[in-house]
This record gives sequence, C-alpha cells and structure tokens, in this order.
Amino acid sequence: MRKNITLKDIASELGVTAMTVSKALNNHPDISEARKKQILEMAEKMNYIPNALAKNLRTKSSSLIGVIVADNSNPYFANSIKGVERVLSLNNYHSIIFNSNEDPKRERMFINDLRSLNVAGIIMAPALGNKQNVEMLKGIHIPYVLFSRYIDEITDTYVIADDISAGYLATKYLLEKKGGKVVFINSNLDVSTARNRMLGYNKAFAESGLPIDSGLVFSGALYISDGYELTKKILKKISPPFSLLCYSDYIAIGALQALSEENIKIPQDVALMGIDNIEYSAFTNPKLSTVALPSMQIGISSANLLIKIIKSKTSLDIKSKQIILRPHLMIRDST
Amino acid sequence: MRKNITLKDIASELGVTAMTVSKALNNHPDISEARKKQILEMAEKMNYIPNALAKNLRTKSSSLIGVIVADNSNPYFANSIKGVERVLSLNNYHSIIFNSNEDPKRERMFINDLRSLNVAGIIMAPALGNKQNVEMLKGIHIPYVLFSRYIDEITDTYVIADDISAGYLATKYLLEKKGGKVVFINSNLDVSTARNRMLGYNKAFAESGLPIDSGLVFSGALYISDGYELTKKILKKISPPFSLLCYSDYIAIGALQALSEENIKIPQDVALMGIDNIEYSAFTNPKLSTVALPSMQIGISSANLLIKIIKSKTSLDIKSKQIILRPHLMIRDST
DNA sequence: CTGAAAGCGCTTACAG
DNA sequence: CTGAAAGCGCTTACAG
Repeated sequence: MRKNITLKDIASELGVTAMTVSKALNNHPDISEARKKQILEMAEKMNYIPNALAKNLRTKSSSLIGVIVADNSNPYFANSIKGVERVLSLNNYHSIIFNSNEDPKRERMFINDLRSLNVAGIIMAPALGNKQNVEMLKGIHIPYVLFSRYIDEITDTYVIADDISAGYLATKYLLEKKGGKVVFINSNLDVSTARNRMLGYNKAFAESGLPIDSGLVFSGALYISDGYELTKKILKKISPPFSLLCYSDYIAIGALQALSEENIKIPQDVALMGIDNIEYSAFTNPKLSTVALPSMQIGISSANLLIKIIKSKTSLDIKSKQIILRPHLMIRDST
Repeated sequence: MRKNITLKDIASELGVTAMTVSKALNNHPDISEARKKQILEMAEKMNYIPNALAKNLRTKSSSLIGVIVADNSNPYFANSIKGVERVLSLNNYHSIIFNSNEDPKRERMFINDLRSLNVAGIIMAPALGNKQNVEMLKGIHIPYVLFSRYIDEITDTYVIADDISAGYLATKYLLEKKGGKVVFINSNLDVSTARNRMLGYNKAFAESGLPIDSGLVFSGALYISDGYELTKKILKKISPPFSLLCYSDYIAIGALQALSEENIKIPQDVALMGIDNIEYSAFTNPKLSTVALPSMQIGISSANLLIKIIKSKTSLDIKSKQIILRPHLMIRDST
C-alpha cells in the first residue's frame, strides 16, 4: 500500500511545522488567514486524508459506534439499522455492525471488541433476555442505547415501540370485529417485546370482560416457518372461525401460507393479523392487516439519543433516556 | 468515562515494563513461561482490554473493513451483508456499514472516511454505473472487492452471480413452457446486473429462433411499487396470456399484487417469474417461481476473497479475483 | 529473557 | 501568529 500523506509531509512542503498545519486544518483561531489558505490548498493538492486513528488516540474521542442486532437480514432490524446508519453518517459517526444471532456469548465478545476499538457508544438489541451484558455496559460507562427491546424496564436506556399497546390494539380490534376466539402465536417470552405484546393481549381481554382461554396462546415462534407449522397444527386443533394474531408480520406470512394451503377463507373463516408492518405486508394476498411499528424511527431515535448522551457533559435524567414510540392499527384485507 | 487499563498499568503493578507485558500478551517467544503466566493472570484480573487503535497506528494494520451498499434493508443486500459479517467477524475483522442510496457522491465521501479510518479493505456494491470511485479505489491501492455488480468486467475485482445465466435460464424456461410472449420488467440499465439479465433474455430468444418484440421490455424498475404500477400499465396494453419476467423477486411481488387485483389467473393467464429467491417468495400466493441467486454466498465469498487479497504479499492474478457464482431455477407455482 | 529508546500521526498546553 | 516538547497506547528493532 502506498504511503499516506501526513501533516508532516504538508508541513515540510511548505517550510512550516506539523502543528501549524494541524491548526490550519482544524480551523484553530491562532493562525493567519494567508497561512491557512496556503495550507488548505496544499492539503487539497496533495490529496491529504487525515488519520482518524491517530486523532482518536490522541484526543480519546472516536467516530465509531457499535451496532449489535440479532440478525441484520430480519426486515424489522434491517429497517432499524437503516435509520441508525442514516443519522450516524449524517453526524459523521460510523456504524460497526454485528449479528449476535441471539447468542449472549457472541454479544459479550463483540462488546469487548468495541471497547478495544474505543467506540464512542453502542446501540444494541440485547440478545434473548441476557442481563449480564447490559450490566457490563453500564459498569464500564460506555454510552449505550438499547433498541427495540429492553432488559430492565426501570433502569435501562432504550428506544422501543409500545408493545403493550401493539398487542392491545390488535386484540381489541379482533375482539370487537370477530369475537372472543383470538388465537395468538407469540415469540420467545425471554424478549420484552413478546412479554409486553402478551400483556396487551390480556389487557384487551380483561377490558372486554371475555374469558381468556390459555389454550389459544402459543409461544416461541421465531421464523416464518414457525408461523407456517404452528398454523397447520392449530388448524387441526381449533376449528374456524377464529382470529389469528401473530407476533410479527414475518410470522404472519408463514401463517398466511398455511391458511391458503388449507383453503381457509380470509378473513371470513380466519381473520389474520400481524405486528410490524414490514413492506411485504402491503403486497400479500389478501393484504395483511397489522399494527404498524415505527421500525425505522426506532433506529433514528436510538441514534439521536445516543449522540445526545455522548455529547452531554452531565448525566441525563433516566426518564429522558427512555423513549417509547406509539404503534397504530393498519387495517387491510385480512381481518 | 473511566480510564482504561493500559499495558503500563499492568506493568507497574508487576514491577516490569510495558514491553514485557506486550510480549506476554502477544505470545512472543522471548519470554519465560512463568512471567507470561503471571502477566496473563494480572491482565485478566485487571480486566485489560487492548487499545486496538494504538495497535493499528503502530503496526499500520487494521481490523476494520468498509462495506458500502445501496440500501441495507433491501433483502438481497441484507442477505449479502449477513454473509459478509459472518466471515469477517469469524476472522476478527469488523464491518463498517454505509448506505450509498445509489449516490456516487455519498459513496465517494464514505470511501474517504474509510481511508481516514485506515481500513484494511473495502467491500462494495458500486452505486449506479459510477466509474470514478472504483478507479479511485484502484488508484489508492486499498484492497477492495466489488460485490453483486461490477463496473469494468475485465479489470475489476468482484464476486457476482452469473446474471446472463439468470436471465437466460428464466427466459428459456418461459419460452419453452409458455411460448414467445415474454414480457420483461427490468431494472436500471446502468447496473451490470440489469444489462446482463437483458443479455440472457436476448440469448434465450436467439437460441429459440423466435423473434424479440422490443415492445415487451420495460426498464427502470427499482421498487416494489414500480413492479405494481408497470404491471397495471402492461395489462392495459398487452392482453394475456403472456409470461412476465421481473428483474427481481422484490419487483415480482409488486407485479403479483397487480395481477391479483385484476383477477388474472396465475400461471394460466400470466406466468410470473422473479429473480433472486428472497425468503418471501416461498410464501406468496401462488408461490413465486424464480431464479435463485446465492445472495448470502456472494457476501461470504466477497469477504473471503478480500481477506485473501489483504493477506497475500504478492498481487494475485486478476482471474482469481473475479468470482462468478451460478444461479439455478427454482420453479414453484406461478409459472 | 528483560528493558531503554524510538516512532506510528496526531493535538494540547505552553513559550516566545 | 508560529514552534518545540510531550504524550495518547502500543510494538519493533536493538542492547545487554
């Protein structure tokens, strides 16, 4: 690799010292306009690229931000990452991305990598119910924001959707429209999102006065295929008409496929509803009703919050470090 | 932020010097087993995290790799990124991600950011037909791999799918199964993938002896909504039965929605085919036939190739730096 | 086997 | 307004 141009190279070209060049390049007041102009032009001409690592080492600052998710190809995370990347690059930060695959050991390893790289902060969706790594983050005083999920509702810093509302809005709508038989395919209850959507489900039932049948609730769905297989199983045990609420649109697409294969009429026999509002949901057949979560906005807010934390000299009130974004119903043709 | 533990801290704790500690930590041979053990234990106890920036600065190496795509939330790129991240993190590299939004100016800015961070290499899907930035990459001798697309077929380093084959396999299949009326909704012809899929389309026609009707080819589709709207337009001009080949599954999902709304029977009236084989394609109704491209494998191979280039002392033969992966037909229910 | 010296490229006080 | 000195945390020759 060709040798990079350094401050020294520019300096010797101009017969000044490196610090004078540094000052010119950093808009330091202690420098004459003529010198500054001369130096800037030479830097331009020599195609100077500052060495950010050296700068970081010296100033103990950093433009690097770690972003840890379970899986960047999950459309929900993909959207959030897009929001994060947009805000960070706009503010001259750089996103280092890791997929934890929901494995706390990998997550821990990545956090140590990020410490080693001296990152300015970390944005992460903590792996399934793993408490220790978030504790570690707090312990080492690296600015961090959890996104999409939290571990400790009271003490963590996070940006999430109001998952209780999401579960509540969906269930309430289905109860009113289709009655009390609301089957719920939920995700892994180790995740705060799944627990809270369940709470919302229960709340809607409580409000309606209708009894909850725990035999209608299924947990642990993670992939499209789980939605597909669980729905097939459900159809053998529970006879239509009923409503089917899924933890995510992703899961609901699997359910949709199973329902189609069994020639179930949607929404007449089974009213199907997802949560998330991923792009594909508007293009399924029938179009999927869902609860829209602001996935990109969660990324945007997380990045903005992290930057605010990094830049604030005094520590912020915990309340201002917990952002909960509101979901809304998106009724299409499947309910 | 709390002060980090340094080599010096460990050294003074043990009454040795920093270089001795450095040697112990780096498995240098010039050190007694007893000292090494003692130092390793102390480092562990003090929870030492090496400063990668200082190391990089000194050794002029780097664990950072830049990854530039148009949009990380595009399912095709999302999969490739997943492959890249997997290989890089396995090899102790770190992925810095940028979305160019197909804007060459942003791309250029990001490349300069990456130079500034002294990255070990760059993996990128070059923005729409932009030649200059790749030329710059070559000029500054940073190891790079283009993925999914190339700019200059002969001289670039890249990992791509065989897009000519993809277009050819799809068109040939449709010609044989449904005859010569194959409508093609293509993407922006500034991208090598679109140009090559078009070549494959032409090749299949040439082979079949059937005449090409240029009125059947539509270019420039980028989003799901383009697939939807173009299909609506096409249905007004061209009467079924015909085949409809789409540049991507993503586009095909938009087309599928338009066809469903118009009550077109698939595949009887319109045989629909995509390219990519994204996860959703197996769950549409009817299930989408497509040409499967190894999107994750492209990411994996790109990362492996880049690492190979970084580690090789002598420059590699250009042929070994151009990897073309084979697509295959995935026939489901829409054709 | 251990240490003193130098330097990666930068910036921060401090002199003059 | 400009420069000499020191140091961020690390590693690489080189002595001993």
